[in-house]
Amino acid sequence: MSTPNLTPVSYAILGFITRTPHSGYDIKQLTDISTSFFFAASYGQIYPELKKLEEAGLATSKSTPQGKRERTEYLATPAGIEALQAWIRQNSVAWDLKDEGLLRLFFADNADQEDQIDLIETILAEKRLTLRTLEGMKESIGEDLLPTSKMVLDWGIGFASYYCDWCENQLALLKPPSKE
Amino acid sequence: MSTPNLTPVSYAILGFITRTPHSGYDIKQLTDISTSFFFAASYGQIYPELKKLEEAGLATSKSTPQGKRERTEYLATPAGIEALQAWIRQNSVAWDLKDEGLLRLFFADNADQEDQIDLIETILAEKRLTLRTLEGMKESIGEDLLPTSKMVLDWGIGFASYYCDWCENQLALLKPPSKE
DNA sequence: ACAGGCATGTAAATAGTTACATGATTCG
DNA sequence: CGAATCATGTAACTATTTACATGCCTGT
Repeated sequence: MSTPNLTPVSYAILGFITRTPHSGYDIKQLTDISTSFFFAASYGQIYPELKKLEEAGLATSKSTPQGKRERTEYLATPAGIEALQAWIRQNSVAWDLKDEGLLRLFFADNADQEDQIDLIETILAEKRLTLRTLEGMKESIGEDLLPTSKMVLDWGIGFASYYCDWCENQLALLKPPSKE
Repeated sequence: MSTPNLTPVSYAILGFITRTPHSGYDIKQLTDISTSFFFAASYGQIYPELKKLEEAGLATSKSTPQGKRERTEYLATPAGIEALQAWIRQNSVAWDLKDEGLLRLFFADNADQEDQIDLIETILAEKRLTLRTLEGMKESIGEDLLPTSKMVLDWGIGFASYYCDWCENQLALLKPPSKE
């Protein structure tokens, strides 16, 4: 029951199990379809973390097998919800972006202009995909999301739109203006 | 001389030593003031990586002590530059964002509206700082940057602006409209 | 029958941060 | 003189991914 060091992963899990019990598998799917564009988690983090949360008294587990297929659902305890709320009130906003596309572009003067254009087009294609995915999410699960979760999804849509527009602008600058 | 697995860190270092020789210390400063908002590197990565690049024949080192203070400068070899160019032509655009502020907000329906407003204000303050820092960078080193590097800096400024605007819009929605 | 999805879990590898040790030089 | 900065490096720790092993259930 001693409180271990809680990481962002811990809180993400707690966040998903405050209202509805979920299995480790569920939580992985939930992160994949809702937070993965700004916060991802893998099975290798989730399963050990769930056990840690239970040991710390922040979650309780319940075995709910489907026939012979095992399944363990976790739900946040009142202590877990308090820990989540305390974390939300903290004002650290740790932020870390690793964008290999931008890194390539940063050094792309070492390549031909054609390669620069290809690179930006690749980035653009990728971001258009992200944009479509997020817009799809909004249509499919948007109405079920809590208001602040919906806000964050809109942040993602706005971000992806900005990124696409930016790529298009850079391409327009790099490509010779075509004849009328 | 056998080619080891090169990581984004390897290429970032190569990128900084294509034209001008730099020490490990230099490279750390360079990443801090230019790529850190989308790609960071620590001494613990840089120093071992420089040795790896030299062993692979992608960089050469030269001892340039300042009096008794040691200093080793590295410069990319032609093979190193080729490796960098080949990497730029690759079209993988690995992307990873960890934004603890957005994660908090995603689950912030578990907290009071006042806490939600505080959170967004904290995020906004942080992003305004980023925006000022990047704008400062543009003024100070902007003209020295290669064209594609400058593009990326502009991406950062546009991104931070979008993020600030978005925060302001969410605050306007959350805060009760004040009387005329 | 078989593919795909549900479900749990871990081992090994890779990545990355942090903190420390050490010492020189420069500037006020 | 003292603080800040230049400079190199590593050990320990923390974080994270990847790949694998295992097996059940559902729909075609």
